[in-house]
Amino acid sequence: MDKRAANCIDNERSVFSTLTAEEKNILSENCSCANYKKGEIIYKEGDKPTGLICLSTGKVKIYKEGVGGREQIVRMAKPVGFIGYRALFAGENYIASAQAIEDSTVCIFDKEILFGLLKSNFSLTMSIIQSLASELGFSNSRTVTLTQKHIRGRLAESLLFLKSTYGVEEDGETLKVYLSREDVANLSNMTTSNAIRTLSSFSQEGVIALNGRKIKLLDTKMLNKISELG
Amino acid sequence: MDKRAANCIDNERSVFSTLTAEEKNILSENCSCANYKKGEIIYKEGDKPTGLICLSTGKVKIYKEGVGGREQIVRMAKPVGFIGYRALFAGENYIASAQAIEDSTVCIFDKEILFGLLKSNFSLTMSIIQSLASELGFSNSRTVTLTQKHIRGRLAESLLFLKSTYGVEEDGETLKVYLSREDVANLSNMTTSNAIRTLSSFSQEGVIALNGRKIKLLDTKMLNKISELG
DNA sequence: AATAAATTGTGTTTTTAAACATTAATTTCA
DNA sequence: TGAAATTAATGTTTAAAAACACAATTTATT
Repeated sequence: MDKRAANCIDNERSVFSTLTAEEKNILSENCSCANYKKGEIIYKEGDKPTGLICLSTGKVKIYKEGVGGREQIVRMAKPVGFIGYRALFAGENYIASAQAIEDSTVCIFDKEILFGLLKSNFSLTMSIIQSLASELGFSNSRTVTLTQKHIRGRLAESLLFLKSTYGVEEDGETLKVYLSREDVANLSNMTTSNAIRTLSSFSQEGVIALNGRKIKLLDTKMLNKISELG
Repeated sequence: MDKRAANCIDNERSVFSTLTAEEKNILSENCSCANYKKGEIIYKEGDKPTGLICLSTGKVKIYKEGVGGREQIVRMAKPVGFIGYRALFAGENYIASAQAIEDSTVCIFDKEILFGLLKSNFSLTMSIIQSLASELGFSNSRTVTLTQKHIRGRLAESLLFLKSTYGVEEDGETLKVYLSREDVANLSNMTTSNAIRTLSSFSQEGVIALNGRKIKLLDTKMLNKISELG
């Protein structure tokens, strides 16, 4: 079996990992895999979903284009996890775009095969429901913080979000994801200038340390405080 | 059968309407109904869901409290439709509160009975998935517009949203929902003063007409233009 | 009906963050 | 390697919306 597909199916983080060998076989025989270089687009707003995309390795940002082309990152995907599954299950075209922020591999599972599997596997279906429901909660919370918190609060929250999503290096401090200042800004609903400015304020205050795109979270308690204060 | 329950189950807008008579019976025998006066709270952020709440009659706003108690309306519910189902299916406590904005009646279906029904009814389960996925798309889009559009754009969008949700009176223009200026503001991510001010600008421009809490959308084309422009 | 309470309306001030402008530092790649 | 392109950094100006203050009106309550 393709290594990338095997990872999407068997990895402990995959909802497919508890399937029977037979079910896994059906999936692996009805999927196609692809590689994306850093910066490449996986799908664009308006495209029609062709199947269920699973991120096998790498990191992907999901973003929407808003007023005047300004982008807002609505989700950061990590392996193993689905991307673009919302549109597939809503029966809609994509309302956001997906771009690899580092070299990534994905597998696309056939839609009909998947739905057939769901029909006979209740717990798999419930785990889809659970994911959608959790993500909806996250999105609602995000709406409120992005609209109500001030710049410092929004940035602090984003940094903590990145930590909880991608984790940290062995030193326990360095974020395991390297974003451009522009991406940090697009995640936090601010201009690039303001992201740069506020990051360097945090750095001067000793809450974080900056080294190019490497960000160390030195004082997560303080970041939490800044985030909660708004 | 209780009139309120019957409506939740049989109404053509209900996902339960296509169930078998037997399934409908099981549901109706395992539900309890309640009435809420305008202004009463149905559940609060942090509460634990006890079952699936269905709005039988009336109108309900779902909102989150943000920085400094400032509230953001994340959804407006209409009959027949579920409220609080996100938390139930995510297996979480409520992350938002629900308040009747006019006299309302609801039915609460037993959680275990419901899950049992889902297990044996794939199309019902898929309609839940579809709802969650659609609402997630709506929420993501909302995040972008609330953060990126300017006040006029946000208000115009909210007015159009209210029209698409609750419709209009026989005159084809008057919104079929009466919100306080504060609620309009909390829906549109702005202060009450700004909601009042911007509504009266729209009124002066002839795009809408105001009569107390009654709002007539006189020029929806223009509202669309204002909304799209940001 | 009288009073209190809540909501609506409007002007003014202040704050925040966007927009703009420019320079410096990195990357990219021809 | 060196020029071009991209990204990062920082100061200044401008615009948007919040905060504040207060008056007017409407709604609820006794």
